[in-house]
Amino acid sequence: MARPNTNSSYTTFLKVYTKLFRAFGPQHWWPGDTPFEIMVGAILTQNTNWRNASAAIGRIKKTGLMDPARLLAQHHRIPGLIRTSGFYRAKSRYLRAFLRYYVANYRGKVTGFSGKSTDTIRNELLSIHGIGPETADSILLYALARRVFVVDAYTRRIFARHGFINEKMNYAGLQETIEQELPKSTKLYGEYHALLVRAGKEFCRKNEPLCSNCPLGTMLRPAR
DNA sequence: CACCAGGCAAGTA
DNA sequence: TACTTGCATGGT
Repeated sequence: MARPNTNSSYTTFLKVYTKLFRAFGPQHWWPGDTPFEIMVGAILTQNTNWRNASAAIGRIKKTGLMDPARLLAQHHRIPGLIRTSGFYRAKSRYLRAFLRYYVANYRGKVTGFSGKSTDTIRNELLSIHGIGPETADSILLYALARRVFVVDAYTRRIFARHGFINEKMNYAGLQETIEQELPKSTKLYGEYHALLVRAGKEFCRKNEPLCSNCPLGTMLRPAR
């Protein structure tokens, strides 16, 4: 099912990347001091403005609980700490489920993952209640430095609006399409996703379908 | 006031 | 399989 990856097949997606990088420069993603903080952020930012998730992260750090074992031991404090990130009851359960997994299986250390394949870890993450494809891939890419392309709402919106992909394609299909057409580089994947979020926030909002000032400029095509 | 934000799970037909 | 709904706060 994976078709051959010729040079010409990925030029469009690579051109988009180049335009975005020239427009915005490096984004230094994921914002976070440690892999664990990135993991927490990946859960807290689900369908939530990063500002709100970031405030919750700051509260956890300020309380001295940005540590897997400590946070698990003090899990009853999580709802109060993350309330402003929204969906806080659900996210508290999600975070606790992840903490149990991470502490029990890996002692809360990223080094525990070495030797495990990306697919294995991904399947483990997806088996945790509250961790879906985007959250799993964000953790894999930005906390564990695994080469997976993170697909999110901005990715789908931007590419669909420019006519590069079908808006209704599911996560796996979109991810496969993108990965097939890009050089296999972890660094590139990380920067690209960050740039898509940046571009989406500024130029590809839901109620601004024309993207008049989009850095992709003339690449804009009528939706099909 | 309405709408949106770096999703996911569960329910319905 | 393909929609729809609940989850919740804070900014614009």
